[in-house]
Amino acid sequence: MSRAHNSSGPPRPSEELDGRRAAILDAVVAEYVETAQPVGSATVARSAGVGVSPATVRAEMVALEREGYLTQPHTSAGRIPTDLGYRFFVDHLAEPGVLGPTQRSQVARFFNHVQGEMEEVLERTSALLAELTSHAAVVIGPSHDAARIVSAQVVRLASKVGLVVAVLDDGAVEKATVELDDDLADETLSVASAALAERFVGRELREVRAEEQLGLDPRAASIVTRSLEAVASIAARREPEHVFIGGSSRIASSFDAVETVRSVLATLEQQLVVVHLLNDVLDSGLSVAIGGEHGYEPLASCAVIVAPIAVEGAPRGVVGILGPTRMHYPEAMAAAEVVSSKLSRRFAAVRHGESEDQVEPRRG
Amino acid sequence: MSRAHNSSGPPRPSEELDGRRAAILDAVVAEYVETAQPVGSATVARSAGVGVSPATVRAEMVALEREGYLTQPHTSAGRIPTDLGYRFFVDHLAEPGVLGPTQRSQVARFFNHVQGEMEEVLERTSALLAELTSHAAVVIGPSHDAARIVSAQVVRLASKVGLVVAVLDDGAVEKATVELDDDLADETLSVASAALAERFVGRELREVRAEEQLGLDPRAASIVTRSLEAVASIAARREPEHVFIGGSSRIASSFDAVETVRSVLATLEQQLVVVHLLNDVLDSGLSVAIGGEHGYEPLASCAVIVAPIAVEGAPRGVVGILGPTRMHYPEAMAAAEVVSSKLSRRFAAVRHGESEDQVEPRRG
DNA sequence: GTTGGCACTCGGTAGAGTGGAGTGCCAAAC
DNA sequence: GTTTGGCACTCCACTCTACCGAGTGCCAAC
Repeated sequence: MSRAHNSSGPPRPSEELDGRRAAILDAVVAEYVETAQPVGSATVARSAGVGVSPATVRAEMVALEREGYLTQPHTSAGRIPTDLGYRFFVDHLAEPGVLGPTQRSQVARFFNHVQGEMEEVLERTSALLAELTSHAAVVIGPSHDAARIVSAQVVRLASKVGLVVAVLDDGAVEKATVELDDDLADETLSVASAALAERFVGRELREVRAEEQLGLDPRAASIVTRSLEAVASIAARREPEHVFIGGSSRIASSFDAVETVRSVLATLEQQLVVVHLLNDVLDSGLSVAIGGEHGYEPLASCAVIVAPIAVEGAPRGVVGILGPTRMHYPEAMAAAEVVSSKLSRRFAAVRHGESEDQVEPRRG
Repeated sequence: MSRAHNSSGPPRPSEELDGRRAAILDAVVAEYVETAQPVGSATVARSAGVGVSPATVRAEMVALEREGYLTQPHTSAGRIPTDLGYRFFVDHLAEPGVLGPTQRSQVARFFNHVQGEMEEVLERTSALLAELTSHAAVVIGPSHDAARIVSAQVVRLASKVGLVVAVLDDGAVEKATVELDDDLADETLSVASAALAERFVGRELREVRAEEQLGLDPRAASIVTRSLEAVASIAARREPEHVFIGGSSRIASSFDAVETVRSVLATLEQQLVVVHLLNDVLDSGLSVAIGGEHGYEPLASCAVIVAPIAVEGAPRGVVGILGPTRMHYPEAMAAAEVVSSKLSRRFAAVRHGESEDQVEPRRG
């Protein structure tokens, strides 16, 4: 905070930008995020960390603009950061960013009290994250195709309709309807159900394949085959990983242009796209994708923050925050980080067989 | 369309308004819905069904305004309908409103091809309805508490975590985690599972109560009791009926004020509120609630159209459309009607045991 | 009761003027 | 040679004014 003079060595790490320019860029970003107004040289000169006069700031700003970090809406206006400017800002954050005390206790309270099925936890977590950051939040749960089946059965719903139900060891239940023969006896169905259980249990969902059923009553075999087909097609369908989007109404407050709001919301409605987006960003090794970086046109004025949920190194989902490029990056990144690690820990605990109630021993 | 003169008897039914005033009101509504601009007397006079001069129209408009059907944004502007004006309009629709041929074939195609679990069908139906009407659409599936349980079991997910799974005869699966004792034997769990099945199957979900378990290994009994508790609490929780909201991004295009967009979207995020809203409107016996009629403040500038899904007279859910009061009521009502009846028929067919594939025999 | 005529109202738009924030540049200062 | 205060310049945002035109309310004529 208190730096003595200006002619001394650059106080923060930098590759492309010397310390003073970085400080100026930081000041512009910080101010613009706060006010949404183009930032002038006087304001920057006044801000902590920049110990030079407006005139000097102006000279540096010209350079920063030439290098693509800043842009001017028009001559004789202040500067606003470009996507590249935000990128430099997040890449050179001095401190990692922390949540305020209120938010921290909000998170703690949430994870101490939340209970119920995983889906419900994830759903409510997305609302929490949205609340914490005032942006839209996405939580994607673990995909099921590596989960093992712990129970399988086929039951009758109506005379010609059956339901295959497979319980996975991550607590999810997959189901699929199958057509039953007209006059199928209950006993045959039981036989089929037992055969199904025998073939399914212990396997991973994605291993399930339709295959010829030997040594079975042909009618039961037919049911089993059909059930295998049905479940295999469920597993093959890429879509319904658990995707929960919270706080999408906040998009409306984030952008001036109605058309932007509409197109961002429309994109959020396509869960498949959202899943791809987050995974793409994650795969690219980033935790933040700013503006055009993620390559999704309709979200060009958005920034996406992601944080993986992982148990023992294996990815088990992802949390994301979607807001305008003009956002409070450190806080948002901290929020994503905290929430994803809390979720990771909870998943790990469940996996190790602890009851959910005792996952988070109450503590400060 | 072609009505000869004006001095002859009023051509449409009316209680509060004579035929000419009704015609003028209709014209204002129709025009305003189309253009979103205040409608002047000249425009009304030009429109079919109103065979009088602008001056006469003006006189009538003064009356209509005095009676609360129209309002003027300011002197020397045209008129726009009030909520009461829209109300009269929908209450006195000459023809029930029909879908265009494109839309009709879109609906037919959809219901011929859609398949899969009920949840998925409902989800995609909400998208269809949104697409048809260009408004946000809600589809609420049947509540489960009258459904009968066709299968119940408890399985182990991890050493201390179990999962109670109950399959309902409407194809839904309810589940709840239960804590297991540390060193519970697999056989005991099987016993508990069997006991659970014995007590559950054939009952309705809402009948499930925790009760003392007699004649059982006490450890198994404890599991059964806990499972009953868990399921009972699932059943008691009012929330997660299946609520699917499609096309909420269209809200953004429907209103000018960002704040309205935000608050409407925020309301839509609260599924519980949406469920109550639709049910309230349904219970009030209306198919349309306009503006303040439904009493939900944040939706005061919205109109809600509902249509029940019913099988053999019993309510099995509801579809809804939510848009600005300035909407194409006849078309939207027709869309809700068509979709809800298609869903009703599909549910009925499933219930009667037909395979879903043959529910809608292909036809024009 | 209906109509054309007419004066009037008022919002929206276009144009001119102005204030001010902010810039770029330059010569003096450190 | 880097920094700085000074200064002329730019251009947006805002206000003020004038004006057009759509639309009204009223009234006398039909």
